[in-house]
Amino acid sequence: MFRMTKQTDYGIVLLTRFASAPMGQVHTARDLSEETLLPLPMVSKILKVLGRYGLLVSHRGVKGGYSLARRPEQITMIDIVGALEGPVAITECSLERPGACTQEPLCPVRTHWQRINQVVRDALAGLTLAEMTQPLPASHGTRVMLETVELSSAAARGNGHGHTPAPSSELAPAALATLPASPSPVALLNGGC
Amino acid sequence: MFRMTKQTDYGIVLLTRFASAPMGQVHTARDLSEETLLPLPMVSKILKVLGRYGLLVSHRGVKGGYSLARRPEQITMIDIVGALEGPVAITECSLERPGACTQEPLCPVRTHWQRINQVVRDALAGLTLAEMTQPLPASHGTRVMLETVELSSAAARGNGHGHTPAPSSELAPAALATLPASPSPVALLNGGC
DNA sequence: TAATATCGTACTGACGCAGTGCTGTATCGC
DNA sequence: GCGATACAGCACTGCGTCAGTACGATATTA
Ligand code: FES
Ligand code: FES
Repeated sequence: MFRMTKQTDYGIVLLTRFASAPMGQVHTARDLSEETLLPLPMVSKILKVLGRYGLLVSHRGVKGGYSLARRPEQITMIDIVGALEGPVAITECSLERPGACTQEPLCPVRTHWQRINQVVRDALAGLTLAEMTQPLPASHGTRVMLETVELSSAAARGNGHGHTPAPSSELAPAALATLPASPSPVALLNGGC
Repeated sequence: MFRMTKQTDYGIVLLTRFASAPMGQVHTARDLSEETLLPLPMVSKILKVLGRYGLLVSHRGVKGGYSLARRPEQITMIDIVGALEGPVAITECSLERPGACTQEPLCPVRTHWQRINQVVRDALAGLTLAEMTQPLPASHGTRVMLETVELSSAAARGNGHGHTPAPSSELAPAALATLPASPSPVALLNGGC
């Protein structure tokens, strides 16, 4: 559950490249593809979407490319995820489009889901692209703190969770910035954090 | 993003039926199917999984069925979601199976994802099945509070978000407990909260 | 023994995602 | 102006996962 798509994964990798470079620098899809070892069509496709949503600005023609529309400190994860995967919502009629569901006044669990949704959204909104480029955040700047209050069930849980042992294929992607010429075909974080 | 599967949705609906009934009551898959208007094979399948993961206990043979293994206050959303969808993790190598990814010491963004993951997990762990059955939680018992601290980006966001307008099909499911004989084929919360 | 109801697994169709390809258009350098 | 570059937009194709179905086996009760 809650697994993000590869597009989003790739998008974050690409945006971290932008954030690491000087502000305003123009990157072409081809260059980014070579740096990240991601297939060029996918890079182009993702940059297109990010441009459409205002996270990147496109420069057409020769010497064109993409550059960050805002400073990395002003781009949050919810912007990126929202652009590449649509509005962040666990269920259909939780936030967004209020009134789309006719059961809103009656529905007994809607408020609970909204709360969960809000927690997720706040967590994503509290993490900026600038922070993603720094390996160790420690605890400066944004802090996402969750207060889980006293609850008996929190301790009384011991199920084995012996789930499917995971295919273990496509593990070990190349490092992001340390091995630009790695033999591994892709350098990303999914199947990989 | 973050949309849960229908199995989980159905599972929550079914479990709320258990939670609403007296503790220890035995429900058959057939009865639950008729009450919730969900297809019997799916109900059977889901109950089976929930039984395997220790949330329900099964009673075989004539007069058999399923009953809650623990009190509703001791079953959290993360138990349900974890049983029906596997471990809650946004990405592959975030939590669970440490060491599976060889890039852990180098990966610059792993800690951030772990933080997001933890927020989601805590949010789900802080919501019990007993609370899901009560329409208005107000703020007693568990409280999931998120501190989003000062952050410039939180305000500087105004992209249109004019996403795909949603197919708007399969809206408006029947109410959960109020209309047991609704003409609508299913009574659930997905496509619905 | 017969009836009931779960258990386990395997199968099939549908949908969304990952990835590819092509045509069009705007900009720069000559 | 002309060609090269690089983005814009759309349409298409595999493939994996999910939703739903089916069937035989097993355990319990009457
Ligand atoms: S921990 Fe696996 S790639 Fe970051
Ligand atoms: S608000 Fe849509 S079913 Fe609950």
